[in-house]
Amino acid sequence: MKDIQHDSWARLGPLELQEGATAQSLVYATLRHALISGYFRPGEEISLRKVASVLETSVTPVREALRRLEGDGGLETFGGNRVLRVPILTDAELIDIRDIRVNLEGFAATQAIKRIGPAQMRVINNAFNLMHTAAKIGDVDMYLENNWRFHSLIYRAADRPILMSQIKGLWLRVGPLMRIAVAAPMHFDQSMASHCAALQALRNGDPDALRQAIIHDISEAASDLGKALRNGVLQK
Amino acid sequence: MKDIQHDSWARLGPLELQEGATAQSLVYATLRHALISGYFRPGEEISLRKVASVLETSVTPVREALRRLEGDGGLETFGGNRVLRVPILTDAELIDIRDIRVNLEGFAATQAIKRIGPAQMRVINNAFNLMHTAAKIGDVDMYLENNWRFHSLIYRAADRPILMSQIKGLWLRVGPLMRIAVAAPMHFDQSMASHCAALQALRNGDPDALRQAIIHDISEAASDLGKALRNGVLQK
DNA sequence: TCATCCAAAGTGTGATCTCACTTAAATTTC
DNA sequence: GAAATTTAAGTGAGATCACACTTTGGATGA
Repeated sequence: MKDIQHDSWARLGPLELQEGATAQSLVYATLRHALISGYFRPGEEISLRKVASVLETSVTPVREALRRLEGDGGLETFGGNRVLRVPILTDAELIDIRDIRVNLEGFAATQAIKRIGPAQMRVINNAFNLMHTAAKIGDVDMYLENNWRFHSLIYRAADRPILMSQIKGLWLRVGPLMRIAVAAPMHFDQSMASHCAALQALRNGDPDALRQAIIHDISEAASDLGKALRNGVLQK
Repeated sequence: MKDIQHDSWARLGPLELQEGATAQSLVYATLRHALISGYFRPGEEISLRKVASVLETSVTPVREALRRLEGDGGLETFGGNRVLRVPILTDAELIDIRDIRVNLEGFAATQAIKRIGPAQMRVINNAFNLMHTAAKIGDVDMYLENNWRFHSLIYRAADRPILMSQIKGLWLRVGPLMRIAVAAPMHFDQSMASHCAALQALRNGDPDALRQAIIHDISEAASDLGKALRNGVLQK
């Protein structure tokens, strides 16, 4: 039986062709954003023709985009039919990702803090404030969006494109799970405490404090997620 | 004018179809191995139809494999014609990759050392010995192959698939440059000194010493590479 | 001799079609 | 009514074709 309640495709529309961009790259960007933002749930199957139909393009660019996402770990093939689906991560993989994030995002944070000027500080502050109000009113979508903005704005300041792409790849993997982690009791408070500490460290220009705050945030989220998954949230 | 001296495709042959493996995945694996092993030189152009012709398959699976490699950073599109070529890394990118490697491979090493048993120790020792004799007789191919074996065998022991894939992705980027780094004066001696220290640390079960040895190896190689590139090795 | 133009070859891109295979539903059979 | 079988629909994989575009080589001109 199909899940009528939750239509993952509702927020996706026809592809807007742009000068100089291939259809494949647009499909990739669209689906990648959808995955990071948690539009799709772990285990959900993604079919070539379905995507091609929703995005109003042929199957060729879709296949290339899906293949690329598979390579990134954002999708996985499943069963003898090689159907693509959003990965269902094991405990070991969650720990794996958490530790890589601790290393890379911690490093990115220390590199970034030297280069953050008042202009960047303003947009980071803005993301923080939006995240704060989102937590207050309980708007999960708004919270997740600005959570990613807050983190990525910091890392972007490190001006290391390859490091940035690696970090993005990790968020692609955890994106579909973020919605679950956020639902944990007290998650908003814990997470915002970490973000607050990070902001303070940024103001003080203290690289190690920033790194610790980021690491704490990642670890807390992973912990909440692990608990939720062990409680069988995904089975429902 | 074509470069007659160096035929990158000589070591590549028709695809050997395997049960359960798609043509696309075989093309990907083949080209990825070729890149890591340094068959192609930085800046070399890779054409869809050329690959399809050499591997004796159609253009469809080749395109998907190349697209995946592009996503991995192993290839890049260049010019208005979107021609694919082996990336020419900038100084900043080299530093970026070096620092990510220091973080990830250092971490992988510390995680691995707890789990390395006598069986793994034997194959690692074997790789070390082969690398040693390769350095003695100056066989670059043999050296590079066993250098990768030595490192990857250690990291594999950490039993973290995602971390492993990230590290592989970094080696994919530096693969085409390894041949240049190895050509630096005294590189073999310096590198083998690091590997020797790593082996000793493995025997002693000393995680921090292992980590330091790995980091030293990576840093030395990056340094040699930087010098060589600044001397304009690639212009020739 | 040099610059300009033009045609031919080569490039990736995207759409379409066939195929082998799997999954799910409907039908038949007992 | 339940189980086994058959049928239909859906899946990804791969080949091929047409297209727009860039690059290149040669011919033509001054």
